[in-house]
Amino acid sequence: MTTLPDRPDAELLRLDQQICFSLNAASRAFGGVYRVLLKDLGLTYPQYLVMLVLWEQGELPVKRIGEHLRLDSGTLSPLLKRLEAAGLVRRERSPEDERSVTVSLTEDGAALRERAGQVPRRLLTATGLPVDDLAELRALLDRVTVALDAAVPDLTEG
Amino acid sequence: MTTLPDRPDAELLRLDQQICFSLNAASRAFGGVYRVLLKDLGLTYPQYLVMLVLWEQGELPVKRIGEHLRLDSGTLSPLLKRLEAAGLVRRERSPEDERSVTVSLTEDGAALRERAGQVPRRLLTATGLPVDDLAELRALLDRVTVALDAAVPDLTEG
DNA sequence: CGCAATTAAGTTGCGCACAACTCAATGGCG
DNA sequence: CGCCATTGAGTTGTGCGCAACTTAATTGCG
Repeated sequence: MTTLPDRPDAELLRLDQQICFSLNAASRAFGGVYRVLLKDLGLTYPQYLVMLVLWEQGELPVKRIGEHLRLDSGTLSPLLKRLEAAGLVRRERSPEDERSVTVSLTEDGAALRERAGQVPRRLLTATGLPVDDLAELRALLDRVTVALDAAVPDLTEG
Repeated sequence: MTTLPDRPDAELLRLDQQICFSLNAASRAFGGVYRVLLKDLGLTYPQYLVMLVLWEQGELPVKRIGEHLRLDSGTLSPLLKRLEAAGLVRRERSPEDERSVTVSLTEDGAALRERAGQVPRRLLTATGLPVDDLAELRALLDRVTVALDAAVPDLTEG
């Protein structure tokens, strides 16, 4: 067990602040850099994430996209509509299951992949961290995410 | 210099995905836990951050709150209005500088601090990480944030 | 002094995240 | 078979984040 050491509440409060402050700040700093990098692609950061999934997977029902990105239809439906309006994706009811909507890339959407090719390298450079540190950061974030997700049900009931 | 090693674009693209995916996921996972923990305080997570600043600093102009949290008036003005409507803060034009609005805690706002006392410990427990790892996570996040902020101007022009 | 530049707060508009809901299609069980 | 619970997508409403803008007060410089 990784129980919390005995520390005064004041210290915990300070640490808590630093963590939530830091995560918030980092998240928004990433957003700011992505906003600049994606500007001439005409994509927002969440739209870019959806495009990444589609570039890798080819075509997917909305449900699957949501599972990859932890987003529900309330977020994805309007976002996909905007991507469709921009001519980057198609949305079609699945013939096998009329409840499902399959999202696929248009020619323009697939072509955008080339223009987005520089984004990852520029982003990694902008972080200023060596690749090893980034890998460690990712590992810590993933561990926290798993633990937090597992904790929510307990907190909701208990 | 921490230059990027020579790696194929495909690998960079994958790493990039993992980092942005991970940060996004972690950020929203934190948000989910905070939402549960703050529910009976009647606060959202950003509102909680503002209250933390006020509990620590006593009273501040909107500008200073924004500097602590990296938020502008476009975000803070409506948020502070909601806190005022909830009876937690007061907003008053500063007599010395009529442009500035001083935000201070009401009695209810100050009293809420006690009820929020359990939040940090419960959150730290929910992360499932020992305090040392959290400190390291925070350090990595802060380094990334500084680097990303510094990179934005270059990206915007160059 | 007087006027232009700057500063603080607020407003507007857009997109995202999420809860709560509707609606239609599907699946399962008596 | 028929009915009801479940599932997938979409809609509505609220709040946050940010860019671009407005307004009013202040500063500073000729």
